[in-house]
Amino acid sequence: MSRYSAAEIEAKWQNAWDRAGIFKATRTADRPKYYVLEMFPYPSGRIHMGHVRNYTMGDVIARYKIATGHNVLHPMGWDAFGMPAENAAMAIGGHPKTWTYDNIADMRAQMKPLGLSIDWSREFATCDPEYYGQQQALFLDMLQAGLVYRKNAVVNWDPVDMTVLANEQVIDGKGWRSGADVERRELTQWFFKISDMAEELLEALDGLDNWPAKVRLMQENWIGKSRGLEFSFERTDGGDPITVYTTRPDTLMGASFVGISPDHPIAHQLEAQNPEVADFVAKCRKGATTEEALEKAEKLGFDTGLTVKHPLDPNWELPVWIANFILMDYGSGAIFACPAHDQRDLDFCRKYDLPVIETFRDLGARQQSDHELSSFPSEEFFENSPVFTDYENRFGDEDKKIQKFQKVTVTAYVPPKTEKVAYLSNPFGLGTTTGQEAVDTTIDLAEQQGWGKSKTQYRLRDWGLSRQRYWGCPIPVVHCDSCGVVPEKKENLPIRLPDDVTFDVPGNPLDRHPTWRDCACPSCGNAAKRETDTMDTFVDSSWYFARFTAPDADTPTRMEDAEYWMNVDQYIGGIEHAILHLLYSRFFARAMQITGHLPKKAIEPFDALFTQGMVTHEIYVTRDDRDRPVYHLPEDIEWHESGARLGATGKPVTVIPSAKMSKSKKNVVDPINIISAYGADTARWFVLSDSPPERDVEWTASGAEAAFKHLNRVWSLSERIAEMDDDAKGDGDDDLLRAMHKATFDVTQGIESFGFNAAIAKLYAFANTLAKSRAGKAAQQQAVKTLAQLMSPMTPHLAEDIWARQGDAGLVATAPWPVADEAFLVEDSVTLPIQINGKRRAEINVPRDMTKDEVEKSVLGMDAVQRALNGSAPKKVIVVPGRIVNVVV
RNA sequence: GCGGGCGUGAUGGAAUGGUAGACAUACCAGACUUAAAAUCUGUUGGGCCUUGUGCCCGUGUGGGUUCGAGUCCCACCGCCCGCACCA
Repeated sequence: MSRYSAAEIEAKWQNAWDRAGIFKATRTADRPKYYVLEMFPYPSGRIHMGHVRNYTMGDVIARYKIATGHNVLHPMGWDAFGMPAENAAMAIGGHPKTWTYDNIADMRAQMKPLGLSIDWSREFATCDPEYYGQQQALFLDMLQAGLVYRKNAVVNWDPVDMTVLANEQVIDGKGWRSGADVERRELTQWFFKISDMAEELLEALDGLDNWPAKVRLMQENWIGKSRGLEFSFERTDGGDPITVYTTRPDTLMGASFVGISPDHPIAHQLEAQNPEVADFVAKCRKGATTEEALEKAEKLGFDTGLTVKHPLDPNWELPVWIANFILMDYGSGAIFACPAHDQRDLDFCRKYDLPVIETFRDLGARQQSDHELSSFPSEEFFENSPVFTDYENRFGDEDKKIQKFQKVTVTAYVPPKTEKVAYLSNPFGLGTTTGQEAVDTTIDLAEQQGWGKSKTQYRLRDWGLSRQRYWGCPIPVVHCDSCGVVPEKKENLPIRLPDDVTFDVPGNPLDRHPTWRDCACPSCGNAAKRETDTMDTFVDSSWYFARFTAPDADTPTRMEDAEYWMNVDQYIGGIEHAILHLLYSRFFARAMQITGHLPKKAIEPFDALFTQGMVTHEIYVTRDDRDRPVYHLPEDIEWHESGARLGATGKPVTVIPSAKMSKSKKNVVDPINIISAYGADTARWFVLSDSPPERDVEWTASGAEAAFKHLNRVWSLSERIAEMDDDAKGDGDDDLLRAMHKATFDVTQGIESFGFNAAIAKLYAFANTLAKSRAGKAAQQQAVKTLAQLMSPMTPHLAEDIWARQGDAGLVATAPWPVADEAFLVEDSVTLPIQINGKRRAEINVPRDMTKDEVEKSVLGMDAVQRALNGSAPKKVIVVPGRIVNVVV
């Protein structure tokens, strides 16, 4: 009997698949198509366990779909532009292009031994001129369709990477890659008009039934739709009115001051006239970015001395403050503050001693000390203003007096909008109602009275795509002194990146390239300058899925292929891309439909999305002389009775609970090492087996070892069966076949529902049953072949080998998926648990088709039941056929 | 702060409202062996006694719905994730 040699059989079967060309995606009319895609990797140069898990899951689906008769498209490519390549060029010399393509070659070589069912003939990298040239064509079409534009914008500038960052690439005021404090700069930038599609991108989320609800919700929040009121405050000095936006117009009677952003036009005007304002504004700009972490909660304000009139009471004047917490690019960059019902406003008013005016109260307690107002705008106002008379009527003079005491509240009263509250004096006729109804009523009234209008606002802003970097897709436009910004001609595409660049100085090498930058204007032919910005790498990944349908097309896509292969039936990737990549791709699919590059049905490009968990590992740490942590690789650890020790020195090691595998913590296991020690099938089996796919899986040496042992057992089992006498008879053929059909049913369901860990548990159970079976050869052989087939999506090499060893000439990879025979799933007799008052007390074996009445009769006749009944009749007997019997006494 | 998710043996985790703990790890015991490794077999939620096809308790805590709740509802506690001066 030979031994299981993973290295040998894995190479053998990978060659066989290659020769047979079974993973090449082909269009035929006789089979349905299935497009399965895993998020393509960045070519860092090394694959890690996360890749193994991600691609194995996709592979299980792909192989299963092949076996169930689909034309499967399962491609692979490389998200190859981006800064690490430039960083490497700066750090160790060389060229980003060389670095990238070398890494791709390395990673491909590490990925191939996994035996993935990928159509490698469709492989491309986003830095291939054939790819980014088509991206430039797409850009030009989008420009023509009005989906791209240029504007002056305050941008996030990363001083280390010397580039602009998108808002979402700024995390806690720091660049997502460099970690450097981000500064503000004003530059002319290219933008995609994604905000135009905010409503549609939001509404269409509803149709994405096969996306995780979590991802849909994250996108919904990111788009951030809100309905509110827009209106203007007249200035008492006759200057330009100040337009504000509010989602709580029902709190207008609680207005305390009007606030404007430091970037508001009025702030700019004042800045020019008044050095104090200029100082303040400068301080805010700094505070908003560099000091953010330190001064996060600190509210800063500056009283401009300007005043405005309350729209409902001309006698009521409100001061205008510049406040650092007001954002220029949301709403109109100006607000009215209602400190009684907004925590930020309250913090501000407490700091600058501004009035706090309550507009509604909790229904339960009319006088909650925590949100009583501290003061009124003025005694005179209070006495004269008609709008407060209602207040007096309702609560009487006594309450009014309480308000006059300068009680200082700490917490603003901000109930959910769905909660009913009692409105105090107000001109809107609001009584006891919910915040939402009050808002709606107020907006309607404002529109009727003509001083405001309903406005829907989105948090989603346009996507700035300009990057001042070399290693990205050049933006195909030219700046001409006489013609302005001129799109490059399509026949000149691709605009290739020049190869002769250096990285010895920070900044964009394209900017200082001697010849690349100078060119002829595509319109007038005169000397002009090429755009030196390149595109955000998120652009590259926003349409690669479409390109895979026709990677050789000389247009971005080929309609007939897109029509056939789109949409992606199953997309698999990390939750970290829940917002950006997926939202951008949804935008691009729409843009590509508008520009004629995708069919209408592809407007939502990913029919189903699955977000898989990470691979984690324990962390091993010791301390150096100065008590700094020193991390150690798992392979350097030895386990003793006293705990973990460093293999080399015997020094005790502290074990920290599992976290995502990361180089800095050294809690990494290199897939290559696992493959050479155990084989790809073991690695694949393990990453699928221990945890549900959407959750993190902890890599453990014992778990990997166990996976390997099990595959060995299955192998030996197959050998033993193959060597049985051909006409060997045995016992329990039917039982084995029944177990086989049950396993077929369960495993199929497991794969269909992404329950890979559960499917594997069933495969363990079936293998154990088979190992103990004394059935005859025919039945055992059928069982082991089915076992191999059911395992084939997870451990394809081992499955092929067993298949061949049992005498089948074809490939298991293309064999039709086994179908569970219903007749074997239902047993002739069933064992029903019997409950007395809901607690299991006995069981009974009855024929499957026994009627309820008969079951009841047999159950009531049982000793255990009689004992429980103790002579009296049961109150109730519940019989769930095939399930359970419950006797209530 | 807002939004979402999750709490089950020593551990990872199973369980369309119907026998809680499948499957695996770890541990323990046994077989094989001079011995160990490997392999194989078996035990393992807690408690009680009268050792039985026995009883009691048990899915974060407390309540509720139901013949029956890990699962549904309410409140609380704990942990994790996402977003956040968005007016």
